[in-house]
Amino acid sequence: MRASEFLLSTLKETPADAEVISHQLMLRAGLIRRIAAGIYTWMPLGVRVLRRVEAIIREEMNSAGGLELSMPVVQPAELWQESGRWEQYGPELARLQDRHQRDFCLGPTHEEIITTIGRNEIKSYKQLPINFYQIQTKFRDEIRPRFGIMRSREFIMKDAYSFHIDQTSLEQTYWRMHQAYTAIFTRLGLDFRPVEADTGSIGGSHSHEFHVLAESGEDAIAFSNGSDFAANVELAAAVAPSPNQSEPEPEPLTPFDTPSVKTIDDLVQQHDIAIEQTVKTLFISGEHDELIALVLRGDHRLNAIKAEKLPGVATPLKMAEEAAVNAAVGASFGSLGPVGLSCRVIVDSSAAVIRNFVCGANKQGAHYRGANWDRDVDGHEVADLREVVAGDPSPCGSGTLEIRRGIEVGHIFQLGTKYSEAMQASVLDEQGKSVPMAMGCYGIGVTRIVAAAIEQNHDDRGIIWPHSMAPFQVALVPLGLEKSTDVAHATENLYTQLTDMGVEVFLDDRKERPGVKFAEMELIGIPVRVTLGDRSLAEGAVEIQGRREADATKIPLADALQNITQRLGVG
RNA sequence: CGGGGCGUAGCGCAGUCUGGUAGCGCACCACACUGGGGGUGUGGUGGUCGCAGGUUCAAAUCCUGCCGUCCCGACCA
Repeated sequence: MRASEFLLSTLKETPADAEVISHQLMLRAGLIRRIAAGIYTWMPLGVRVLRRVEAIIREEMNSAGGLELSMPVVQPAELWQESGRWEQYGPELARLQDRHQRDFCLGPTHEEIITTIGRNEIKSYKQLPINFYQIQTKFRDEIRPRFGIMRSREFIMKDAYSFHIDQTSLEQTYWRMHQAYTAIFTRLGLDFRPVEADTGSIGGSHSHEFHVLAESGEDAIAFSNGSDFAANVELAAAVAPSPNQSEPEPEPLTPFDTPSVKTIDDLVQQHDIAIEQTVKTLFISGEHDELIALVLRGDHRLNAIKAEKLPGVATPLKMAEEAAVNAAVGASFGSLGPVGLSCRVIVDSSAAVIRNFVCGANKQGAHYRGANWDRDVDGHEVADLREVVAGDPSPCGSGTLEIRRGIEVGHIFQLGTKYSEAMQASVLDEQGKSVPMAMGCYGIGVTRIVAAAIEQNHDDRGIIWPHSMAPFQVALVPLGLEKSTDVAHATENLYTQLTDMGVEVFLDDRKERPGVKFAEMELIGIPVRVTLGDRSLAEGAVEIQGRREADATKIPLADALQNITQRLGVG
């Protein structure tokens, strides 16, 4: 590709409304342009990147036995009513009507369609297992699209759905997909981790998310430094410290005045108490809008997902109003504690092993010292409520946890028979009996991968593409092209040779100053740059510089082709 | 949805308080100089100042309504 026949839409200045680095660089490099909130045009340069990502996904899906198909974006309401999701899905599902006032939606995902295909086309266990996939546009009317393409409303997803005669077969395909995903993200050159994830209301024995590690990630992931264990912090089990040290004698329960204590920090600082000896008490709503007290150690955070899963707790989690707490307990935020409560009390397992703890006295401006479970608090329950923190022992039993942030680019899970039962997708088994098929589903955020790759690979000059997703592999930068026949010849020769080998070359034949060309090639992140100028050609050399390298290396013109292909790992 | 910010040329912004000919930088076009890291100069192109209504001799500016867009948003007792 020649620059003179291409459109580079680079910006010198960063658009004001882009916050994260990938969004800024995607706009500056001219990969995308915003059309509406969470809706973008992919410009020619961006599409080249997308297509390369898609090609890798397609290759790995095909070799893992996937069958590519293409399902409609616009989907009839009837199918969604059948699965029950027309009502369940909520406002994220974009709905529309056709000219006959028939209801449709824009597909946010395709379980309904694929299940329809499955039930119509698959009749016998002999046709199973089978795994379909597509790479296609999805629409989700997000409450708040943000970070450019990272959380957009319209996006491209690779979604796959498998059908099975039983759970065993489902698990086989599930792990095959796990392997395929590992192969895909490895080939894309991303630093990623598969992590155990919430199986949600669907159930199933496994679910894994694939996260690209990046500070700007929206998810927190807990890793063990002593094993392969990795889990979304939403899910990671917190291990309570074992109380096997010399147990202190129980002290008497002693109230003391804390008129200016509003927070745990105040308490710790003003009264010289170790934060590990304090507990905090949060009130949430139960299913019948009654108060439930949750007790955590002062330095721990509530994990809302864990709390929500407790029987009897309102979903989604709802914190109690201050007024309601005050009315029921007789004290307000800042002086609350578990002693003497009449409501249900659930204590985090790490808080439940503290002896002689300090807590609010349920009397305004007062706390207790020397509080002890069982003696002072009756009939409390113990559960895992808190978010894990760095340094916690790993729940797998080996090593301690480290917390990193990640961008979720893939998610695989086992659907079981949820959709096949709701939509009567059954086959005859070996006994001639009709059974609902087990299903799995496997997603990859194709557009999000592009943003994630930039988050992970950039410097102050711009994007640094992994070789496998670069829009062009080599930039040829001739200097003084129109004045020097030497430069012109060397450039054309190299361009032809590389192109003939199937290398994607960007020939910057514009009449721009060298600095402009260098800056733009770096901004758009082409992995290998070859500079051809009279200065080096006089010595029979060209200059080759990898995008991550600080300086160019002079290479004899005769060796240039080999040097380039070596760098690219092709030829 | 709640809170806050912002809408003036493709991008970044000033002008709005205090009404009086719509500006600056980048980009773009032409020419000249320059020619190995976003160069310099001269001259240009491009705007119904988000939309609608109102006040006024006069509105980017004041008033009302609407729209768009960006950021934040349980608790951390």
